[in-house]
Amino acid sequence: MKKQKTPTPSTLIKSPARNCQYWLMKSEPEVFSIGALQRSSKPVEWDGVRNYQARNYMREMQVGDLFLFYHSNAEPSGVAGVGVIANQAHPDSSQFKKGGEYFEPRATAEQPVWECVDVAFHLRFKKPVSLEELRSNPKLKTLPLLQKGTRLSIHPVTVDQFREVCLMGSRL
DNA sequence: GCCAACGTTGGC
DNA sequence: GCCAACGTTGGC
Repeated sequence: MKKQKTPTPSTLIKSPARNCQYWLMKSEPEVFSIGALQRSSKPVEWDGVRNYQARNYMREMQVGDLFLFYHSNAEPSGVAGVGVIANQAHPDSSQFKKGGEYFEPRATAEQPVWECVDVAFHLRFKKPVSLEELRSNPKLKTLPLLQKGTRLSIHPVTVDQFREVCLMGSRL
């Protein structure tokens, strides 16, 4: 069997695979982490997002888009790796689970309220790029994550910002 | 655990 | 439509 070549941040930087968009998505690692994504044998629903702006960004995502996987409320908080969008936005199944944490009483099968994409593992940084490191990099001054008061759990990043974070993550 | 900042809810 | 009260996020 031919050995699958593992992507690394540097191969990513050198060959931006296709004309794709770049994103940042936050998750608390205790809820869902890059490690959990890495261990999953199939794409995972990025469920539980209950913010309209974040939902709208997920609607814009295309299969193959890459995202920085950010661990929030972590030690330390930071970008832990890269994931890839595996399926376009579809109704978030957690909104229909009565009694569940993410139940949405307004939602019906015909008119769901919340949507989400499915994601897959792409690569894990050798060492997570901490929030402190991100802040100290002048090239990332305009990264939405770092702006005062920004709590948005999903937002676009530019290709330059994406590459810069990958570069930081590929250094030991 | 604290609290700043933001989003949502609901009375009016 | 205004806005106070409340809930949530997420760094520290």
